[in-house]
Amino acid sequence: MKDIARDLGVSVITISKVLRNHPDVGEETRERVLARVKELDYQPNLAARSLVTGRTYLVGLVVPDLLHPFFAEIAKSLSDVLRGGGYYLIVSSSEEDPDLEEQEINQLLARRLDILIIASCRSTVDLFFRIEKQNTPYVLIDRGLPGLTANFVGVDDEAVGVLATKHLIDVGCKRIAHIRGPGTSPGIHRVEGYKRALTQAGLKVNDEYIIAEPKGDVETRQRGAEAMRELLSLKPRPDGLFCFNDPLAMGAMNYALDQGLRIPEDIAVIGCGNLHYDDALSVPLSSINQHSRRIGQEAARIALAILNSKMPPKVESVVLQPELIVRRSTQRRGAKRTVAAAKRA
Amino acid sequence: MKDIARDLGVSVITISKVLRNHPDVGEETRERVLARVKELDYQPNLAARSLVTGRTYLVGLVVPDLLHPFFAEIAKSLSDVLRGGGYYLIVSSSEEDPDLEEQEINQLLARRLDILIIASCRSTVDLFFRIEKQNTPYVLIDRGLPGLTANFVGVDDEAVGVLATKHLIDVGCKRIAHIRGPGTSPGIHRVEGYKRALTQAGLKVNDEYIIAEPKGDVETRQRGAEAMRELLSLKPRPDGLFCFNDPLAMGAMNYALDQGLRIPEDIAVIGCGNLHYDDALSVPLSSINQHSRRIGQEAARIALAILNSKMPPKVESVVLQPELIVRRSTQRRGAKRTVAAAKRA
DNA sequence: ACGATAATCGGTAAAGTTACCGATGTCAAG
DNA sequence: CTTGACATCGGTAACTTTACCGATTATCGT
Repeated sequence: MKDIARDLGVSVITISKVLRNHPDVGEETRERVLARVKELDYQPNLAARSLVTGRTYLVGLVVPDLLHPFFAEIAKSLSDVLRGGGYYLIVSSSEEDPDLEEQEINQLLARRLDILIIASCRSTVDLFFRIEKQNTPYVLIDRGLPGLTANFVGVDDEAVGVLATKHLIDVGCKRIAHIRGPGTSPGIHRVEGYKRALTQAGLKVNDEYIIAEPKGDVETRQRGAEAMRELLSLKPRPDGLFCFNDPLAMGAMNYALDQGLRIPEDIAVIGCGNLHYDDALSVPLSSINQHSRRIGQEAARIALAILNSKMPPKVESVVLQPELIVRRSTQRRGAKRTVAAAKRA
Repeated sequence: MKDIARDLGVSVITISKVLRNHPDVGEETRERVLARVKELDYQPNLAARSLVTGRTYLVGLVVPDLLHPFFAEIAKSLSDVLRGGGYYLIVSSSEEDPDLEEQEINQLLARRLDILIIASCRSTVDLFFRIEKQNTPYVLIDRGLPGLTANFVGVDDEAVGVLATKHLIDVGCKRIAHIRGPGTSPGIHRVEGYKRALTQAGLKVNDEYIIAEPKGDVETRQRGAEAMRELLSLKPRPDGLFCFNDPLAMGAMNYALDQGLRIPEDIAVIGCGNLHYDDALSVPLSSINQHSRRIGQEAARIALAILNSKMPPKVESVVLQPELIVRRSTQRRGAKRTVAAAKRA
């Protein structure tokens, strides 16, 4: 910058203003500066800028697992939108481990990122108070925490549970089981939705039919199979199964098929997540669309709004409505298919 | 830092040394400093450190698509290893578009990252010379470029082509087709391997049996189906198909199944990538393991070696050997299964 | 007791940028 | 001619940390 200033007979300050599109500079000088900048292929030093402005133009993303397509899709859409605002994304994986998540968040805080976006696997609220004390804004995605009023983007998980369970009831299932997720908000609320749907239909909630999966988004295939083994040993055997996510459902289905059961005739199965390979499975899997791309986009929108406003804007909560996607794994007795399903399957 | 120094009656410089584990400081003072640091929960300002050291402790990763499990797995393992060295990962997606890739790389260069790791979709070399001129080291993954001697980690793609094609020959296929990938090195070399295997077995290379897919890692399902449609219209119809990647193979298989063909009896199919859901497909898909995790780990290892040495070490090239994974989509006439396949399927 | 060596600490300057406010010049209205 | 408004530009200081080297003290062998 000093060199350019000397060459053009202006001050460094003016160069700085041009580089930041500051209005306080004449048209002619601006053009001269830009020309010289291009000539030298000059790029301002962001570290120095950060030092003086206190901003890094970096956004941190903490997810339980980048391999999970749900989070990969969020990361992708988030990154796309943020890039439009000049922000870049640092990703970090917590492996569904609360302690590791805390370490990661501490690291990201030490780096003084401008904002954090977190799909937390923690069940306590203290860490987030610490984040607030450091004046780092943050947005929760997918998973909320009770007792914490924070920016949030996610799907209505109770509606997920209701939608899936009600669908199983609609296709004629009488004994509906559930492989539940971990103790974070989606797991909890989907169980609640499941129970509510059963109760509303006059069916009894049978605790034996609810299998717990403490780590719902990790090592899911085997766990799904084990859960199905447990369920099939029950008497009477369930004739419908709602799984916390699609990989669990895949594991469960494979086990059932190996045992010679027919899906959906003997047991109908529905998952959640609507992964893009659901319709290529041996039995195409009915699922619930969680709108992962929308979640990323909305989170990015909120993040940019916070970053672009002087004062922290009011806390925002975006709750998306889930969508039922019917495929063969729940198609019994000529039950109707949704329009969306017809297109996909 | 100034505050801590005043409190303890030492200089800022000493604090700085303690914080960086510099040996040039007494045991007692070190402990006193660390105690006070912990008390105040003090975190050094990395922007200021960057300004003076010229390092950001950030690594840039540019991939064509984060949703692709192959790249997601690389991102994950890369990130894990780098974190051990105190580095964090900034990810960026090029959507298999060379121009977008150039923009992204420019942005990352402007941020003065310490090193870039790139799975490039470019076919020219000029951009990389520009990177070198900026003195930013980089490591290529998955895709090499002719005429460029750079650090590289990837799989032996010609061996991939040979392995897959030879396997199809072994199970009795006579007319073997190939849905090839884009014009980047994996696409090119896999075709070469495919041709070599055919020639070595005394089979003729039929150009009609080679379908080109310009964007091999994007929108792959439909393209796989379209390619299969083309292939099935040929006379004589191919009885074996080697696909550039697994999603293409899935699209192709689904189309064939819809047309009433049997896999592998009428046409055997093998893909590449060994995605973790390959064995849950309607016909479990034979594939080639590309060792994506290893690729990420090796790339991280090379990156750390470069970052930790004063002078740039010699250019390193790691070429992994692919591994055949046999599943039902190629199991005809009681062909033997590999040990690995037996475990997986 | 002396000098040599090692261990420990600090001073100065520098890294590249921007915030804040003051300075200058231009022009038109009164 | 003065005044004020507006547009344009620059000076000073600050942001926080580290590299480099010089200074001080402690330790030890002779």
